[in-house]
Amino acid sequence: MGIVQRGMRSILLSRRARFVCEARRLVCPSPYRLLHCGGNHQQKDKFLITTPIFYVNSVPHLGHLYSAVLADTIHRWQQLKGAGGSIFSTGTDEHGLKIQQAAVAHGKDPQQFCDEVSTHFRDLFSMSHVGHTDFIRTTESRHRTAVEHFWRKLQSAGYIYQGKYEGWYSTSDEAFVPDNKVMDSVDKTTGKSIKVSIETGSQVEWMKEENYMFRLSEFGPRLLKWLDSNPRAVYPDKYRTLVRGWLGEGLEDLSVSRQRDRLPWGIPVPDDPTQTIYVWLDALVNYLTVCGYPDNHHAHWPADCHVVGKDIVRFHAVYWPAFLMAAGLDPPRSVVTHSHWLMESQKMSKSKGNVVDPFDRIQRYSADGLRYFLLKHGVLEADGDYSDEKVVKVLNADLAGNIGGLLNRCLATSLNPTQTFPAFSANTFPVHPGRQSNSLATEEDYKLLKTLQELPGSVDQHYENFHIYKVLEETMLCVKQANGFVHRHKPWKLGNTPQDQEWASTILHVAMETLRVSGILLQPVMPNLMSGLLSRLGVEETERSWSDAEDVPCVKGREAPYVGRTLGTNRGVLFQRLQKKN
RNA sequence: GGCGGCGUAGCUCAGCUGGUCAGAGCGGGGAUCUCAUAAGUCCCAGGUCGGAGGUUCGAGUCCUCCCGCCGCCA
Repeated sequence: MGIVQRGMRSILLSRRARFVCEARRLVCPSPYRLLHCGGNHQQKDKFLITTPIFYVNSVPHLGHLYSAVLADTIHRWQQLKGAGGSIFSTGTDEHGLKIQQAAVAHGKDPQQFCDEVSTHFRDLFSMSHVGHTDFIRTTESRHRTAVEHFWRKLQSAGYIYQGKYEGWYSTSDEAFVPDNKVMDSVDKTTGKSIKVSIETGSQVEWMKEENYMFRLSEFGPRLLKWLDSNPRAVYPDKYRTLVRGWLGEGLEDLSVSRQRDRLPWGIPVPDDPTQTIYVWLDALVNYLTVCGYPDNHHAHWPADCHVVGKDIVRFHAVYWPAFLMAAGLDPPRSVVTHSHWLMESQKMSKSKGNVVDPFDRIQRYSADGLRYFLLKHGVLEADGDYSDEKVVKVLNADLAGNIGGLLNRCLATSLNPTQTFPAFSANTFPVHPGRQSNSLATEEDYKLLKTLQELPGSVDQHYENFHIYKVLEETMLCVKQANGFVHRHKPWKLGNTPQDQEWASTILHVAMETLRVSGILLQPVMPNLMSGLLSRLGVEETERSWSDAEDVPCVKGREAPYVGRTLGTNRGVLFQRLQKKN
């Protein structure tokens, strides 16, 4: 099942937009048009989404988790819609001087050190229900093979040349620093005058060496074309504008290697053991490695979506597409950039002691709870503001109260003595409002059904736009309307006449349909919680796809196949109300 | 200093292409209910739409200047 099959709902396809690729007459999603349709390779037909690979010099933090959760949510959404064979990759970037130094400081071999810290990332993602299909580490041999091949590709195409660099270099940042970003300072230990990077404060020293350069300066026009021909190339617009500004200022060639005697922990330049490949080039190629580069990547490449934090957008939206173009490959279809998380309006920092520990918060609020908060309060464009008070409030209102309350209401034996999925009566609630003697439904009730019917379409659009907070707001509002519907008709007050029983059953049916549809649509955000909810409703595993959410039988005058089915046996609250802490 | 983005209720946002000078969710206050997780339902308060000018019959929405925040470049 892939993108291009006729009749299939294609990946990332909005309802209204279809675009036919002229070269091959393929149906492609409108936001992600193929830039280069020619060639004799297999065409891409499988979805690829990635997070960055995370540096293992430190334990994972909330920002890492947010990247992973965002990517996971979009990946799950795609899977709900039928994207088979997709790749969602994440992993760890394990090369570089800082890694080597951190290992030495811990009295460990670098490889051993990386093994341990990488496990922390794995653990966090596992605990957070991040369903990556691949966890790559840059120390893997498949990655080295990919990087070496990629390097040779760039070299043989003439985009790498040997150059001499003379200027300031920061060892701790592993970066060359331009003159204008250097300032005078004093070494506090020795009192001697030194120079430091204005940006990071690290000491820099004058350095002259030979290394390899990449002809980045030649790619400005092509990068601009990529950016301007695809509104999603860099998304949202705030970052696209930022990148266009960089391109407008001109690009300088990029140093892509370091002398090996200074940076031994990395991949050697092929055929030149005196140089090590620059860690960012090394790291970025991971996105190809996970696809099977250099020989088996065609089904997944180009990437549909790289999810990245705003601090690394330059690497992903300037260097990476340029590298790819130089290697004769398509750039990514979309680089989705998100902002950071503050702690009560302040930047998180170890020195302030206000860093949020995601492991701790998962313990407190559950993984799905933390995911819900991050996705409800996070917006791509703006820094999120974390606060435990906010977490507790939103989880109590939405999960414990709204959706959890409706679920328990519907499943309680007092309203649902048979503990089965109740029937819908078209007598009491006709498909169309109008004169019908037995109809008990009001105009407000028809509005609810209409909202429920339209929910999958609008939510689909919101997912596509990464407006997860709108997904949540709109879905929770629909659930609230269902609570109001139940309250309005008070089935607990109805009598024992056949008509009353029919109507009571219908009321419960609609409420539970709202839960079923909402539960399906919210699986990407809260996989475990919604799985539990759907199981309690008696929804089979095979009935939880996007098309099942789109299909509300009672609206169409059909009986639902699950009517009469025994409900799940799990009892208790869906989401335990949280107490305010501290 | 130059360029770019932003500034709408306590919080998060909608209000895009000028037209009932303003909405939603959450939070807050009040009332009510007790089928259900002390859940639900109803009502209310909260806004100089950063400030000052301008264009227009009419501006949150367009223009100018200023203030503040963020980012990039120098």
